[in-house]
Amino acid sequence: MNEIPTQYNPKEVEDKWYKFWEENDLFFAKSNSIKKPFSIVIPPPNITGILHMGHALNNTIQDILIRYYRMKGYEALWLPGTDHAGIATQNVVEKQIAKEGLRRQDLGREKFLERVWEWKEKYGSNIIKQLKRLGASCDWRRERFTMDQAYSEAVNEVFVRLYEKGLIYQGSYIINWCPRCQTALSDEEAPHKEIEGSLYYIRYPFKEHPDSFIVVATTRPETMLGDTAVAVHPYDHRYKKFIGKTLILPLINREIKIIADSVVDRKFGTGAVKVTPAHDPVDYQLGKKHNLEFINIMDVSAILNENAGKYKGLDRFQARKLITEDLKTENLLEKIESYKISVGHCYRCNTIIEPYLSTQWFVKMKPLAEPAIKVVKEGRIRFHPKRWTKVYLNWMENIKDWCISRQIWWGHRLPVYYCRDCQQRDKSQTPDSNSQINLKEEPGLIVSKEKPEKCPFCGSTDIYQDEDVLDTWFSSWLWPFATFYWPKETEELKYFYPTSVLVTAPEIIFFWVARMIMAGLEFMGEIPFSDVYIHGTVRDIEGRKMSKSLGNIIDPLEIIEHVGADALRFSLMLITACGQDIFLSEEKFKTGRNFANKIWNASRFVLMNLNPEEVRVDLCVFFKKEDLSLINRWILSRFYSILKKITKALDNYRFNEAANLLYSFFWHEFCDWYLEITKADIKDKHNQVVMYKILEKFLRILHPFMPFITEEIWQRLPSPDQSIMLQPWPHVQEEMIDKKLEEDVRFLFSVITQIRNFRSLIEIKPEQKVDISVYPHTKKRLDLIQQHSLMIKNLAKVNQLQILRVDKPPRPSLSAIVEDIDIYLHFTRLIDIKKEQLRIKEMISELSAICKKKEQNIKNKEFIHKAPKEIVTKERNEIKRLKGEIIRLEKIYNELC
RNA sequence: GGGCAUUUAGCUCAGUGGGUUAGAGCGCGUGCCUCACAUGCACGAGGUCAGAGGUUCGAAUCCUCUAAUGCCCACCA
Repeated sequence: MNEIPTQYNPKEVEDKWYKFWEENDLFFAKSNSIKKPFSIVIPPPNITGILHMGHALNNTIQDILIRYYRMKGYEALWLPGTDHAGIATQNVVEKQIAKEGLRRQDLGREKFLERVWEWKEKYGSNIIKQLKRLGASCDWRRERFTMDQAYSEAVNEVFVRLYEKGLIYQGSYIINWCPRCQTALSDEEAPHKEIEGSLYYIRYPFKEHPDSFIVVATTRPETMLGDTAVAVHPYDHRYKKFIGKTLILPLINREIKIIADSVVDRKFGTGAVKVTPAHDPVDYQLGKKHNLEFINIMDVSAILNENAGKYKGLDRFQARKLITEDLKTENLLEKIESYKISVGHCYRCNTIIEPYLSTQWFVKMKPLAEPAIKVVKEGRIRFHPKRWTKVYLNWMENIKDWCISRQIWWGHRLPVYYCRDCQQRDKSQTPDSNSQINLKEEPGLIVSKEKPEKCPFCGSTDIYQDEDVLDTWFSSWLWPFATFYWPKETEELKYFYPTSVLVTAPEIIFFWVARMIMAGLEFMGEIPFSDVYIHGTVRDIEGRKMSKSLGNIIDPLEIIEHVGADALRFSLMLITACGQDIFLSEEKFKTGRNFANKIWNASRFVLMNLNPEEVRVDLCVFFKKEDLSLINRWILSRFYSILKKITKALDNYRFNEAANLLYSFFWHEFCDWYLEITKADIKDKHNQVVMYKILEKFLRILHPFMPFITEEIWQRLPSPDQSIMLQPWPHVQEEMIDKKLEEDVRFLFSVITQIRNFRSLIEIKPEQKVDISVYPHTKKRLDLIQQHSLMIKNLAKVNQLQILRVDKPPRPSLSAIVEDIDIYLHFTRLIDIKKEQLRIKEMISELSAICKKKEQNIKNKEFIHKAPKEIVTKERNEIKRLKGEIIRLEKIYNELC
């Protein structure tokens, strides 16, 4: 065994075992098993993704659950896959072809999509490779992609079903428009962020009295070009008399009316609001209600169009500037106030969203939400931690319709077709209205899974498909069942659906979790999973999200490179308190690395001191048959106590608790106490068996957390039984748990600690013999010491102490000395107390003097020299430390008196 | 504006139905390369558990209020 290196080297180990597991097909889950199923579907990472800490955390948790349940005897399936990530992927490929000086329009749709597929083939599985390095035990045979043929069929099926049920409709509304990506976005894809803006107060003159005016306030002055009214509150006494009057829209000189509506807040701005129905969602509602004209002033890039008069061709922000100036020169700008506004940003490119009127497809959400609310309220789906339930319910109860069409190319094309002949006919019947926007549904519209041969309305064969694609999430929300080939009723669908638990991040509760619940209930008639574990967000040490632009990314692959996947996984689990955000720094991975090394060396020690023939026994039989020493019974009891706790912790998704238990048990109980004590009598058969059995069982319960190192050591055991992955999770042996014994031993340890304390209090020369005192308060405990005097003696020996005799607590006489014991309790210490007192006193006064001096120094530095905070704090800590030292010495002094 | 969370050692955080002396890791100090491990061992210093009030024999823990910080949601132009 000496050839085993003293330092654990994950690099030599991890790839080897991952290959071994894959080659032996150990991740595969059968769909015709007699075992109980346990299934998790992976939150499919984007094909453009690279593994970041969030993935590492998310997938470590899933892997722990899967490995744990696999060992517990379930048919555990972890179904992997990737998401086509519409906008993200398109953006990446657009950037790539931009290097060749091309835009996607230059290539055309078909050629461009070819390029995307090429890109996907080449880079799309990077993230999968990275997951493997993490140790993810996914069933790779079942890997899915959201644009697989079968998956796309499911998407079409769903679209058609919802359309036929009247839950999908087409309509013109104000949607979030990203002028850079040139597509519509759902509300969830356009998060609001606060930015520094201004509130512009603009004068709108009356038609009748051009010298007087109404002042309106706006944050987007350029939208005034599309104004078709000014609204005031019906009971606002300032404006009541003007309702119905006509104003002249400055710069454009169009006549607009003053209307009254109670949505207007009298207290905000001037109490009068300009109404731009085509460029603001609230104004849109007003426009509909009051029958106003909808004037669109921008094109798809947010460049002003011909409706903007002389501002045509300007970008929206240039226009804002110029309009402000023009208003100033005409003396129509009353004032500009700086003002914080909350505006939507594209979640992919961070461009400011333009509320834009266009025809899009929507899903009616209310009918889908109702059953999804019910199952959570009834507790059929549980969130962990619980608090997310409220967040979920709150969102669901206020749900809005979902805009699902996107004006990009990469994605599932809408299964919507149009008949050109029908459209021609329609056009000739209704001449173009004045309005720029066609608010009516398209004529000759056909929704069908396959392209129809001919138009069902007129029989024409001149049919073309809608250009738009579906929102990426419109495919993701089917993930828990479309991955099992729904709508086909496959064996795996029946066996693995509903899945067991979903592990995900809080930011996609709305995007994904909520929608999966709705889809599951609507299409399967059954919840998609019973438990949702929401873990925290990984942040940097200052609490910021990790992002490329901030440059604060800690790359998990780099960490794996340095300390290994096991260390990464374990460190993450140690600091992940249930659902709390994680504040990460590279330092934290040291803990995992050191722990791995500790396991490595402890195992080395055990294996070096083993007689392989002797340890091949059944632990339970051995336990019953043999008369085991206290310390052996103690470690067995401790192991099973800990096992009980860990099992409970894992069942309740308390990963940090489980990790903590594993860590402190192994390090501070098994290594620090058990092995140290056992060392003295390592040749003993009982010790060898127990030591080996504990290690062997510990490896199993550690395996879900640290799969590689546990497999490596497992394979070095005297008789490795295949892979550790195939070992059952140990049963709790209640008969070996003895709480009273645990308490007794804890007391014995405290005695030993006292011996050590004593030694550090007073310096003892190596050869010097001393009597020391321990204070067992009860007869029982004295007995305990006496019974285990040998063990204490051995431990004392490790601490270079020799113990002579022990006695009962102090009594007037020594008449009660118990014979037959070899520890003697005595109150004399072999030192000159007076001398010692003097020495300590001197030290105390010396330290006090230093303290005073330092305190004065700090004051000077702080107030006179204005030293930086860090230096002052450092000095303060130093003083604190010194004061602590003084207190310590004083204690010793008092003890000597 | 609504909701949620956080506040415990110098730092980062645990603390499981209220119950002996409030824990860990890192950092700090002292002594050790003791034949598993210096990625280690032993020992030590360091806490009015944010503040106030309440319930209780007993509160870091339960209740109320206050303060600070962070996150999410919301159409206030």
